[in-house]
Amino acid sequence: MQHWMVDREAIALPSWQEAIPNAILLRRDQLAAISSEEPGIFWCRLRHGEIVGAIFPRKALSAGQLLVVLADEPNELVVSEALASGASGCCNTHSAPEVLRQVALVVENGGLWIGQSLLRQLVGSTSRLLGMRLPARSSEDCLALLSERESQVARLVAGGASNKEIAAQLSITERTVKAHLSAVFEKLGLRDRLQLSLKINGMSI
Amino acid sequence: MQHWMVDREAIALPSWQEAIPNAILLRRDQLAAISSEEPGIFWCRLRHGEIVGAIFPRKALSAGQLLVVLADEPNELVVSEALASGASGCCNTHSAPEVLRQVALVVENGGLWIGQSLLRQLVGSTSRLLGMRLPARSSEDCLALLSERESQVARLVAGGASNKEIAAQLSITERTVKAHLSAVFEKLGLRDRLQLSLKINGMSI
DNA sequence: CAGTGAACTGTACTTTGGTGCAATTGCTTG
DNA sequence: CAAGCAATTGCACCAAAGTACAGTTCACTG
Repeated sequence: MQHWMVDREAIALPSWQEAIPNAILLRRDQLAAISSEEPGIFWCRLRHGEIVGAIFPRKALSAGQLLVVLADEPNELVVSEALASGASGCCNTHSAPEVLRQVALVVENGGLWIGQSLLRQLVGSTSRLLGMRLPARSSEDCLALLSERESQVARLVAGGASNKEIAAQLSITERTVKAHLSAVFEKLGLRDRLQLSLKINGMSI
Repeated sequence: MQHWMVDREAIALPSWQEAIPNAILLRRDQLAAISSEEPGIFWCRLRHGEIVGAIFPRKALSAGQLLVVLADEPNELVVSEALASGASGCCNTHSAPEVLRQVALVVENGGLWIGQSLLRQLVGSTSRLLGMRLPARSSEDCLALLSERESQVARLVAGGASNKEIAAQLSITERTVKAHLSAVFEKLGLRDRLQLSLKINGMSI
C-alpha cells in the first residue's frame, strides 16, 4: 500500500521515515498534481491552529484512499474535526515509529485510530456531557419482539454485514443466520435485509 | 504475558481460544482467589445489562495488570462505563480471533482499544454535542459523484426498493438497473445495495 | 467529422439471499 | 416427565443480486 506524507513544508520527521521508509513526501500544493487513484494512506501534518477541512477536502480522496492526521497540537476539537473531515485516524505528529506503524495497520484494515490520551479526552467529554441517551429509537420497539440471537443477527444486518460475515462473527453456520433472519422477517413483517436495515436504523416505518 | 478470561459462567468462546490459546479461564467468583501480582490482561465478559464497575472494581488490578471488556451488547454507555472503570479496551464478545489479537497487541503496548463501530458512535455523539456534523457526505457529497440516472437508482435503492420495482418505476429494464447499480458501487467503493443504503442514509462510512 | 460519455439492453454466468422441510440439542415450565 | 421454545444445522430449491462481455443509440464537444 502506498503512503504519502503531506506537509506544508515537505519536512519529514525522522520518526516518520523510520516508521514508513518508502513513503512519498509531498508539499500541500503538490497534492492537486497527484490525481492518482492508487489506494493508499495520506498522512497529513496539521500545524498549530490549522484544520483538516481547509487543506484536505474530503472529495480529494478516491475510493481506497485513506487519510490520517498528524497533529502538532492534538486535542478534542482537532480530532473531532479530523474525523468529521473523513480522516481515519488522528495522532500526535511526534508519535514514535512503532505507534505510526500500529496506526497504519489499524487504518489499512478499515479501522479508526485515535491516540490514547485523545481517546480518553473524547470518552471523558462524552461521558460528562452524555447524561442520558438521546435517541429513543424505534429500533428498540421492534428489537424487543425478537429473541436474543435474532436481535444480534438483526443488528449486524443493519450494520451492512453479509450472512457469511455474520456467521463468522457469531461462530455459527450461514444456514443458521438465514434461519434467524427468516424468523426476523416473519416477526417484523419485512421482505428482506434492506428493509430490516431501514427499520433498525429508524429510516422507515 | 499472562491472559485471564473472566466470565460469569466460565464459558470460553472458540474465538477466544483461537486468539489466545494459553489463557486461563476463570469464573468471576474465582477472581478474588487470584491474588497474583503477575502482570497480564484480564478479559472480562459483560453480559446483557451488566456494568464493569459492579463486577470488576478497579482496585482489583495491580500495577501491570490490564483490563479489557468483552461486551455482549456493546454501545456508547458500556464503553464509557468500561473506560471509566479502568478498562484499557472494549470490544464485542464475538469479535474474530484476529481482532482479539489486535486488541491484545494494542493494550499490551499501553494503548486503548475501542472497536471501530463503537468509536464511530463515540465520535459521533461527541461531534453532535460539540455542534459538528459527522456525516458531511451523507447524501449530497456521494450523490454528486454519480450521474443523474445513477443517482435516481441509488436513491430508490436507499428507500428499500428491489431492482424490479426500480425498473418499473423508471420504465427501464431490470438489466439496466443492475448496470447503473454496478456503476454506483464502483464509484463509491461499495459492495452491495445494503451498504449503499447505509451510505445514502448517512448511517455509516 | 471523430471522439467521448451517458443511457440502455442482451446473453450468460456466479454468488448471495431467502424459504420449505426436517431433525437434534438443551433449557424451561406446567 | 412432557411440552414447548430457542438455537442450531443439513439438504434442496428458487429468486434476486451482481458481474463479464458485448453491443446500440444519442447528445455534446473539440
